[in-house]
Amino acid sequence: MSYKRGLRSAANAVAESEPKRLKKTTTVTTTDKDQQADAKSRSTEKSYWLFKAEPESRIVNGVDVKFSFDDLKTEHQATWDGVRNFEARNTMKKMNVGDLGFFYQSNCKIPGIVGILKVCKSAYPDSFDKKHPYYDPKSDPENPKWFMVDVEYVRPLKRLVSLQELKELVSKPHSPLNEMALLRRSRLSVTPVREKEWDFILQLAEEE
DNA sequence: GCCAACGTTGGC
DNA sequence: GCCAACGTTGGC
Repeated sequence: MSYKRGLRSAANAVAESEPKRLKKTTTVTTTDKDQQADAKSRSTEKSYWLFKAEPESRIVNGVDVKFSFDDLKTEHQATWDGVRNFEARNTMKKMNVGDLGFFYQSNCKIPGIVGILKVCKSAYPDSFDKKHPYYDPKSDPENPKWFMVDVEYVRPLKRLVSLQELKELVSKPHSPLNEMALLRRSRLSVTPVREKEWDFILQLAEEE
């Protein structure tokens, strides 16, 4: 079982969410409005995002939160759960199905961007499972505080673009990365990526 | 494993 | 609603 700051496997997600789904049809009316509002706040244009996960084992509340890009490749799909920061949550609510994201690996030997994923399900309430490593007793199923999205594997970058490299580029005048959220808001696990940042980093990774 | 940066909590 | 104390992130 692979929980992650950020996630657990899609297989687990399906198993756990089936009974919950039944409940949802009978109870949740208040969030319908919220969901409409969220959908409205999402852009109709394709957007880009950055998702952080930790590729090395780390135990949180008795659960290993390791999740690497290879894990995503193996599982093909995953729920990006466990985000417990309002700004990151709000970022996730803006995501549309089909949006692309960078997969960034943190807390490891060479932190950096390793691959590309795709949003395949827009924001829906995060797990209320008490055994979830980031279980929040203050989030009420009637009025969920935390949300997650589903993502699927797309492909690796041709090479890793390290945090160190990104930082060096940022320090150059007029760099397209000057305002990149990853660097300016470094503690957020999910951040938006501007189109010019996306293009620049892709080109960097793919050239020669 | 240290610790800077910064988000969150809670007392007042 | 301020802000000190506390907790977390994540690079190093």
